[in-house]
Amino acid sequence: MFNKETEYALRGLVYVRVQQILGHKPGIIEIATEIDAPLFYTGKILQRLVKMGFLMSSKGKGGGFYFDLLKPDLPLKTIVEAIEGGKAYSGCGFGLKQCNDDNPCPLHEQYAPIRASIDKLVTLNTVQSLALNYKNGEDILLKL
Amino acid sequence: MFNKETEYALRGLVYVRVQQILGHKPGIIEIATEIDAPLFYTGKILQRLVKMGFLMSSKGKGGGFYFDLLKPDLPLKTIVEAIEGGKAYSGCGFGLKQCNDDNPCPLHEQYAPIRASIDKLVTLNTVQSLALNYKNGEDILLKL
DNA sequence: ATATTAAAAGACCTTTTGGTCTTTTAATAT
DNA sequence: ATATTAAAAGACCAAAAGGTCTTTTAATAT
Repeated sequence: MFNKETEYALRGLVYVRVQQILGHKPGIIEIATEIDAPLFYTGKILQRLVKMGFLMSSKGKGGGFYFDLLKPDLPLKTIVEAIEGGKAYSGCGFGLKQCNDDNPCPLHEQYAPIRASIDKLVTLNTVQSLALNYKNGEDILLKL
Repeated sequence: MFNKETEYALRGLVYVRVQQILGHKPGIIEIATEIDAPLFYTGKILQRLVKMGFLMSSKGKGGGFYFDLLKPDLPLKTIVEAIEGGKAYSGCGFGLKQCNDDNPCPLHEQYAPIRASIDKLVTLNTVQSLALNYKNGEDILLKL
């Protein structure tokens, strides 16, 4: 569904948010270990997320990653588009630019509703909502 | 949804099948032009499909690509799996190996039905069924 | 037989994705 | 002040995806 970078970003963000709920500010080493992602790569990805304004960080002792609680919830779609580009999972199944409702490719009629479901999924779910589910013990994040 | 190679393969296969219905055996140049794909790359992909037994070809004058009509219809899933590998669109949205119904990641409940729809889509649709839709004027293939 | 046609084979290249590692900067605690 | 801690910056590398091009092989038509 998503590429590796997006996967690590989503897992990392949700992990940070869960920890924030628990009153903890995790660092790169903890995050990468807990979400089972490559250490340096995860660091680079989190850095990018900070630079893009999705996440906050502080240096030095007691430092780590956290969210600005004043900001609105972060839909997955925002992150995915920031990482994979705006056209992610919005294209035609056959790769045709001209494909649309009036001019459907052979898969269009069946694929369009699926694409719409995906769009809904990433639009409605936010890092915060997923973190709450996780915190409530409903879901796993990793490291079972 | 699919990667480029798969897209070109699907478009090419459907195009060949449509032409076969029309009593024509197209060559690489025609196919690549009509499906709007890179010439040499398309050639290489068709070659692979022939080697994998999904498609037939003949060399020399009057040569080109065609299907063995005795073989059963070719589900898209077969092609996608041959090109992208068996685990295409079967994984967890979060990239977790341990994710399943009993042990769901935060996205699992919502993503699982979407994944199932995709599986149904590629299982039920075949190169032949799509070619028929196209031939009936219901769909576009490309080159509008 | 040979010239022509068209696919097969395979070398090669570029871009993107995924990943590693070292150095620098900034914060905090002593 | 300075030692320590931890993120930021950025150089570097490997694999995969995507794509180009030339040469070889096989079929057909003359």
